[in-house]
This record gives sequence, C-alpha cells and structure tokens, in this order.
Amino acid sequence: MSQFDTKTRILDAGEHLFARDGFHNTSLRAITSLAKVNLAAVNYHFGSKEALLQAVIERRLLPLNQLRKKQIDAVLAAAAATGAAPSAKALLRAFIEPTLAFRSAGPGAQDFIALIGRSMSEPDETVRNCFIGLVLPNFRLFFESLQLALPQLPSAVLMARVQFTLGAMSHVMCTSHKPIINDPSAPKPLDDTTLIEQLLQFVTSGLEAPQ
Amino acid sequence: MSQFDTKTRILDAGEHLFARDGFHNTSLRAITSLAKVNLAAVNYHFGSKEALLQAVIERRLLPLNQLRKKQIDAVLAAAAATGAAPSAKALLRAFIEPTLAFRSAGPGAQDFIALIGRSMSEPDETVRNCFIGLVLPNFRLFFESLQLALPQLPSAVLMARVQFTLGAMSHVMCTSHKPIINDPSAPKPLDDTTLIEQLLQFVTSGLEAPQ
DNA sequence: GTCTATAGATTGATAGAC
DNA sequence: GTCTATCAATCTATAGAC
Repeated sequence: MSQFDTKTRILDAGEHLFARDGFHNTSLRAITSLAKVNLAAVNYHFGSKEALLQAVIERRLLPLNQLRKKQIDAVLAAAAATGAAPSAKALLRAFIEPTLAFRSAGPGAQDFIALIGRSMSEPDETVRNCFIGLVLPNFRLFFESLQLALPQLPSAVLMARVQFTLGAMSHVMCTSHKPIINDPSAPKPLDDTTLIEQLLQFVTSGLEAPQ
Repeated sequence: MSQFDTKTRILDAGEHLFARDGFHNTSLRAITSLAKVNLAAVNYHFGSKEALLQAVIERRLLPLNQLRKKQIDAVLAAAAATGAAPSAKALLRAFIEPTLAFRSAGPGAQDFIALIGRSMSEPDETVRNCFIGLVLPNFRLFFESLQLALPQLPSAVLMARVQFTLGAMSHVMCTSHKPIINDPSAPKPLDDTTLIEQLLQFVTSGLEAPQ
C-alpha cells in the first residue's frame, strides 16, 4: 500500500513538478493538488518545501550512489587483481551507466534524472547543496580512481576534463528523450542504449586525449 | 552617458541577478533596488519582467551570434578555397571560443555567459525560448558545417555528439571560475585560456572518436 | 493524520500625480 | 520619465477543529 499513501504521493508529485517546472516555479498548491492530498500535508509530513525537495532527492539518490560505488569498487578490485591500472572507460561506465540507465525504471525515474541533471547548474545555493552534499563522496571516489587510470595527466587537467564529462552527462540527463535545441530539421534522436554508448565513447576519447 | 541611464542600469542589474539567482527567484524589487531606479521603471521601459529578460539576453547575444557566424563562415571559406573539408577543430573553435572568451570582457559579461549557459537547461519554457530562438540559426549553421567536416558520421550520431559538446560547454559557462562541485581537496582550477584549449581538445577528440 | 481557515509576507503590474 | 501608493494575486507556513 505504501505506494498509495500520502507521503509517497507527495514525493511522486514533487518529483514530477520540480523536474518539470523547477523548484522555485513549483508551488505547494500545485504539488498537493496533483497528489490529491491536503495543502497542509506537505508541512505535516516533511516540515517545509525545501525539506520535501531533500526527501525527493534522497529517496532515489542514496540507492543510486550505493550502486555506483559498488561498480567503481568492482572495477578497482578487478584491476588490482591483475596488477594493472583500471581502465578509464570502465570507470566512466561505472559512474555514468547506472545513472542514465535508471531512466528506464519508469516515468518517475525519468523525472528524477532530469531533476538532478539540472541540480548541477541550479542557481539557488540551498537547492544545489541538497544535491551536491549527497554526491560529493561518490564524486571523490570517482575522481581518485580516474587518477589511477590516467596518471600522466596533471590533476588540474584531469579535473577540468572530468567537469566537461559531468557537463555532457548532465545535459543528457536534463533532456528526457527530447533535445534541448528542438529543431524540426534535426535527425531522429538515438535510443537510450545507443545514446549511453555514444556518450561513453565521446567522454572516453575526450578524457584520454593527448595534451 | 548611455551607460548610466535608467534603461542600461536596469539591464545591468537584471543581468547580474538573473545570472546569480535565476529568473523566478529574482524580484523586480531586487532589480530596481540594485539599479537604484524606481520600481515602476521596469514596466515603463520594458513592459514586463519577461520582456526585460529578453532584452538582457538580446543585448549581448545578437552581437555574439554575429561574431560566431563570421568565424564559422571564415573557416568554411578557407576550406572551400583549398577544396578540402573544413576541420572539426576549427569549427569547434569558431563556435566555442567567442562565447567563452567573452567572459573576459568584464564582470557583466561573465554574468551573461553564466546566464545563457544555464538557459539551455532552464525548466521554464518561456524562459528557455527567449534564448533558443536567438541561437537556433547559429546552431543550424554550426551543425551543417560539422556535417561537412565529419561526413562519415550518421547525422543522428553527430547530433548526439554535438549535444554532448553543448553540455560540456554550457557546464563551463555556468561555472564562473568556480567548479560546480566545490571540493576543498580539488586541484586549483585552470586559467580561462588554458581551460578553453582543454575544452577544445576534449570535444574535438570526442567528436572525432571512432564509432 | 486530515482538514479548513487564515496569517503574514511577497509578488508583478498599474493608476495617477508631478 | 519618474515617482508614490496600491491593487490583486500568489506564496509558504501554521493554528486549531475534528
């Protein structure tokens, strides 16, 4: 029953509307109306609008982070077993694939991915911190692992290239099957699986580029 | 005198606050107070808050688009003169460099670049269209030129890779000298010139990657 | 836990004097 | 063109009945 209780319905509605309209452009009234619950229910169950956003993000990001960590650890362990350095592409896959593949988990998941894709460039600091605080440990592990894979790159250069990677990734996350620049003369977009492989190929080549 | 008149002061203040806090999180009162003009002046000179945003974007984006078009045309003309295809890197430079180098034009320009960098993933459609409508012709020219440079890529693949490029670019634009993920243990960021060269190297390698 | 009712603040926009 | 004053709508949050 939990998927039909008040708290979950609020989380689902918040996820959808925050993703579609942005945090500041979404009112509690719109959320409670979509969730078919009373206006006061948000403050009763979550305390405030901002705490609701935090709950929306945590619900899915905590498991996602665990999965990413597990996959990165697996790549590191496999490399350590052979004594070789981990491959950059395997690390990129461990970081990127769980995130983007998660979109297929359903329409709510798709909303969520768009929401956190946009959180990276969110102007409001309190909103951005809701997301960054949860991702930072994961990101540190990812960056340190990449240093093992690409030891020849100065760390400032590697960091810049990782930021380019995050940018490409978050841009894809924001666009749920529709390109940001929606030109009628544009070619038909790739399916999600192909898109992920293309992204991996793109950022691997970029990260491994000569200086 | 025009740089101290009411209209310009409103444009400057709007540019700064829209970039820093986002459109929906910026009030007309905040703008007129920063600009030291009367509250009613915005509606008198621009008609509405949204029309002000449009004016803020147009003021700098129209010249920037002209510059980008000129540089892309120059690359195409040079290639046509030798009978060879244009190089992907030269086209990328023509599209990216004017935008990012424009940050050095001053603090207002820096705000502006962050503002349009975020416009790509702006949730609100009316806000996003303020920006996309102005960029689309420029983008079409860019994409069609790249098809000449990389004729072996299916256009859907090229479009995906160009979207990755836009993502990396807009991410850099959003972060004015401070990385989105601001980790105290992170290396010191690169200076702007080096950053642009690194971005060009990254996206060129990504675009030219084998399939 | 859920509801109504409302407080208290802020918003974009405008009317009308000067 | 600039100002004051204000309208009407919206917002988050809460108090208190049930």
